[in-house]
Amino acid sequence: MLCTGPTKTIELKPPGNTENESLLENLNLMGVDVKKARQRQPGVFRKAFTNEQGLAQFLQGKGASRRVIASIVSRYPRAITRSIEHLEQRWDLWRNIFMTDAEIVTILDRSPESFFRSSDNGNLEKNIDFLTSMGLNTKDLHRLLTTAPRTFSNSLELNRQMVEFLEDICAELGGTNPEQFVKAVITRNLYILIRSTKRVKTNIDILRSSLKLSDAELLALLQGPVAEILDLSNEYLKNNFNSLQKKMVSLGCRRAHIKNLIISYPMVLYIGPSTLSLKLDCLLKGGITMKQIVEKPKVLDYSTENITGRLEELKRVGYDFQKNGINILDSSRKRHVERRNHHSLLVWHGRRLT
DNA sequence: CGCACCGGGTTCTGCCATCTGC
DNA sequence: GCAGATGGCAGAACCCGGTGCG
Repeated sequence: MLCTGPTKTIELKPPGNTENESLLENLNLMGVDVKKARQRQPGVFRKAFTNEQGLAQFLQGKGASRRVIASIVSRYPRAITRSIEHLEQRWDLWRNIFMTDAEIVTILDRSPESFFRSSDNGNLEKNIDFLTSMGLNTKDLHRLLTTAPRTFSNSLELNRQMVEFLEDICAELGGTNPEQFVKAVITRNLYILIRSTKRVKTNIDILRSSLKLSDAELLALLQGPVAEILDLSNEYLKNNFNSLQKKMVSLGCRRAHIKNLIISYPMVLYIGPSTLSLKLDCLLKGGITMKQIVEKPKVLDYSTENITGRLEELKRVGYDFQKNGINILDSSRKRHVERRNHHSLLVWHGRRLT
């Protein structure tokens, strides 16, 4: 069976208060940043028995480099208290979702805590079952574990609370398919399950009140792109909303336009006040109107640097935004260059003919 | 072909606070 | 009182291209 209880307990014996000499030696040999590790989890260093060599061998067998192993132990020392059986079991559970060991090693290098923080493999297995039962398929789970690995170390109870909270929201807003709603929100925002219900709830309230949305409107929006901003910190969302509103009012926009912008392009609230201000100014200076931006907010997706460069190039070839619109700014580099070249060609022919 | 619409990829971890069980 | 387990927080965008329509 894959699932037995927590890790086999490892003997706790602090002989005086001295640290385990061979442990220190092993860690140094492994290239671990002992100072950092000790600062992080001092308890680990007072244990009589640890499994650093077993862990190292195990990870090496999975293709992890010496450097990666050292980095993992430096950042999450408790990893060395896990037994081989525990590690194998947990690895196998992750392998239900990942195709290769290499993928897992990448995640461990990125976030060792996600893999090692919990010793409860049973809980991990239950989480996988739970998420599957919600209608998330293998591909969804793969994206989820890759993007927000901590989700799988949450207690089943915590994940269940968030799911129930979202189902309740759906029902409150008059939705008829809570399961589908939750699935939509989670696949739209993979970080939801590692946020507190308090944070998500507050953000929903902020959006509802600041945009004066009806239940039906809110219900529809939450399943769309708005889901992407639900995990922002509450203060950040509020600040960004306020500064966006202030900026747009100062540019002569009406409230309705601000609402439209946010509804059609919620990610605008993800952009910090200074970046956003810079970006808008840059567009306006380039001869684009606020009205055009509100109608085609996706231009804001691109970096100020990128936009600046495009504006310069387009100015050089005499592109007229009032006549031709701003679609040309809202496209991938490849498409943009194609279209710009095409446009120059047309202009050139036009001149020759007149 | 030009365009609108849409969704996906990237990386979002590392620290502190609190509880729980021994 | 200790260490382990778990919850929660702050931080802060940009880019690409498939598909399908007219």
